[in-house]
Amino acid sequence: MAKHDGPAAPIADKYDPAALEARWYAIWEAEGAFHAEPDPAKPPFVIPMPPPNITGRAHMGHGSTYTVMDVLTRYHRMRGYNAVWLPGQDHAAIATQNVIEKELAKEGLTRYDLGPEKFRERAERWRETYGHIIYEQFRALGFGPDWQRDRYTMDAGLSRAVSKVFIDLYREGLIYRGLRLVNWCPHCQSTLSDSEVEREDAQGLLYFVRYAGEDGSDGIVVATTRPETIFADAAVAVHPDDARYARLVGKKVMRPLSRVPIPVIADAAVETDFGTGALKITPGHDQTDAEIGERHQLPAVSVIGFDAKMTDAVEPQFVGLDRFAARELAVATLRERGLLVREEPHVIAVGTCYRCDTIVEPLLSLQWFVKMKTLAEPALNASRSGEVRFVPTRYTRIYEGWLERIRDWCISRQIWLGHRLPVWYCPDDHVNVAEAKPAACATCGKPALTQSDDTLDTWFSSALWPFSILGWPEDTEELRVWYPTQLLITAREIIFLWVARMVMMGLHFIGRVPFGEVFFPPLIMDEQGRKMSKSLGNSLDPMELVERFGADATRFGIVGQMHAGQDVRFSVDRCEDARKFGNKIWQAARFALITFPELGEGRPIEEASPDLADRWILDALAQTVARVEKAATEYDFSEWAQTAYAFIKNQLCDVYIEIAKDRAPSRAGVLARTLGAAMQLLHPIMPFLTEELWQHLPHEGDRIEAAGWPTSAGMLDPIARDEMSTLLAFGETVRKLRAMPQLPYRELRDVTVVGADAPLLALLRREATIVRTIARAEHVHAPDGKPQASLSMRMGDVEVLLPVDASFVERERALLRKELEKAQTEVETLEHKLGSSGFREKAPPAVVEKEEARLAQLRATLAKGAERLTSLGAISEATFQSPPTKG
RNA sequence: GGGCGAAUAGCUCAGCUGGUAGAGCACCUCCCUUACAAGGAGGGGGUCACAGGUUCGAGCCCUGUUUCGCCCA
Repeated sequence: MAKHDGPAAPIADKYDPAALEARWYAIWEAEGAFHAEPDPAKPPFVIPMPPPNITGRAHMGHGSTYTVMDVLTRYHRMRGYNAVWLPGQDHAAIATQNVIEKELAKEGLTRYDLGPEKFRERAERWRETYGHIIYEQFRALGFGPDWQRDRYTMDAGLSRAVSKVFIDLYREGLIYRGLRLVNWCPHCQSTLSDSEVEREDAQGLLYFVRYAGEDGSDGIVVATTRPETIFADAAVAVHPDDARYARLVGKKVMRPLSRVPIPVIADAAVETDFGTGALKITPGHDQTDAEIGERHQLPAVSVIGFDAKMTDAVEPQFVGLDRFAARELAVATLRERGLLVREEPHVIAVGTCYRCDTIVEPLLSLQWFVKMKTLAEPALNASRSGEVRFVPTRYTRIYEGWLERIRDWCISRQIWLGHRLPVWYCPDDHVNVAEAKPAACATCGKPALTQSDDTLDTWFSSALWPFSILGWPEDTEELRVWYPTQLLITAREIIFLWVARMVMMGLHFIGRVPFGEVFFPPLIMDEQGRKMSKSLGNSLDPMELVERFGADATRFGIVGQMHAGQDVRFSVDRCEDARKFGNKIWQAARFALITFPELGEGRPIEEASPDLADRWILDALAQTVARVEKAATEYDFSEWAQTAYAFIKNQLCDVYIEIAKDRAPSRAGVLARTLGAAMQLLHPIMPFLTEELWQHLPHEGDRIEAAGWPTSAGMLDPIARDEMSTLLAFGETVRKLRAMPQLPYRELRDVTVVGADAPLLALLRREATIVRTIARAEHVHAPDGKPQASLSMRMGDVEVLLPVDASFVERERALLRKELEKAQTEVETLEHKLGSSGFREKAPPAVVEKEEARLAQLRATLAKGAERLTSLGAISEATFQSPPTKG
């Protein structure tokens, strides 16, 4: 008994995606089609959804990555897995904070006017109003995650997971607080982890600055891109083997701008061929310098503040200047004092905030860090042992390489939105780590503790995603049955930011990897092969595609371009083609329903004993099913789409349905089955259209997914395949003959064959109905002689002739000559090949034999062709009384 | 600077362990044939980036070069 009203009846004469897509999505959701419960009796197929930001809008990255998740979830469900796609959203601290701040700015307010509490309330209200827009877009795209299991990184359960992980790691000594050089975003007013800093090349200048000797000598010329940090210079460094500066090492030079003597040191990290080979060392403002500084016990000084302005540790005229203004003033001052030797253009690798694009400033700050080495080791082993696999496999090395060179992770942020650190400071700044506020400081016993204002890096909660959404730290049925999940699909650009961290946390807290396989789908680029980005303005809006072509066509268009392991230059035309293809399928189903009314009665119908065409299409279907299954395992979605497309268009529509037009009304069983199977093969990619048509056609069950996956068992039929391929070749030959311009092809219903053997003649006679359809030939003659005026073409050993008016023969002579020239060239190539002694001696005998056979065949073709040319010449002469061309 | 990927028809791309270069779209010709003109039938089009090498034989294997893209420093 159907739970829903089913499709609109009768079938509309045009394919109209908009209406049917909205209708089916509502039905699926209402009926819980996407919902699953843990079921130890069925093999699970679980995909955790990479949580979109609450501020997010669907882009082509979702269009590709999430479509692939949906396709694979639906596919596995059809194949009998307990398949579930687990959705959720990320609070995206920085992004959300930026959105709210922009909103406030319109009201003339800043976040400081509200304070943290009210700001968070406001963000929560914003989320309630706008946070689910992207989910609505997902629905329009046909995505079917288990909405009943929707989670949010800031909900109570996930927040508990976050603080438990923090507290546990702290107690294990894997989280610590320390004064370190961190990446600081002056706009976001917060730290960033290394992964959140994007490197961009920018055109800048390299300044050559003289550091005079303390003794008044010439000293040394240093090359720098950041003269404004001269105030924080602790030394000048040269390479130990650099003969040019050997005599200066150990001496002192005068720091320009604020004249203070600083030492010249030798360190192997200095590159001798950069600039002058002498570097200024500024441990307070550069990571590499900090490392050198540590080796030489140099002081780290900050001269730039958290607001990116110069602090009061500099000369008075610089105090309070923005860092870039300070650079200009520094250069001008140096020039004035004759200390600027020269400047030259230089490409600088600038670090920018991945969120707001502001240039990041390395600053000394007291922050919280995760000690990564201990966590990275098991994550490395998991990859090496194959417990977690990457597709394409080349990303395994990228993942492992990062873990091998891992650095500690700065997790404290000065963003107001997010999980606050479960850290309580006493008035003496002693640290207390606990879920709830302790009554007194554990160190000094003082009361009146205050919670840290810092929040955790958003990726901290994301790292727990695969198990926190399953209920951890509770011991839930979901966690027991669905962890580890089967597959993670995400963008490869967050392999470090997210994937590696999930593996570490999963192994540490659950003892198992969070997913067995990670698939990085191809990247969608624009038509010129550039990454889609806001700044380039070359992004495509998938919702616009849905509006224009429907969700099914959009999905097919996207997926059809996703070759395994190869990035996509996205072409919108492919979505348009997909819509045409959708119409083609629609019309094919409509034909079946109109021609065979029995099919429209909604129940399975009996199949008559199969004829040749039936056996052939079932054989083709079986091969198609196998190919699609292979493509699915290899994540070759383009192959999947193409295979289904070719089967439906070239075999089902162009041949089988054409033959079916001459069928008795009672012989529609195989047609119904084949159409149904075609819908099933395409359903994961084009869910709406295929559901609608499947409902119209004879079927069992409520929904196409419930019917499972098409079988190919016992359908392979090589005999039918061979016989049909002969008939199709015959049909093609006849069509080619008739395609000659201006031929009155409708009248040419008689075809003659010469040289056909008995089995071929028998086949042509036995399958006269098929021959009539595909060759449009009423009669096939096999006379002893040849008709005079006729066009002819070879089909293997057989010559197929079409008697025509003699005026068409001359044109064929030209075609024939061209064909013979081609054959002649190939004969020469082969003769040369077979004539060379090396080939006969070294090539495998089978290959030699094959080439010999080919040569013999070509020679026969040439001989027969020449003969034919002569006979055509004779006709031509007889008909036109013009001199024959000797062939 | 290091690593990875790509270069094949006008465009987007397939091409498995080496054995006669393929598809879709675009283009040209013919056809409004009652499932579909959002369609059908037929056709033209390639020095497989370049230079060497291995091999009887290279789009495929090896070396180098060029161009483009991505990641890391």
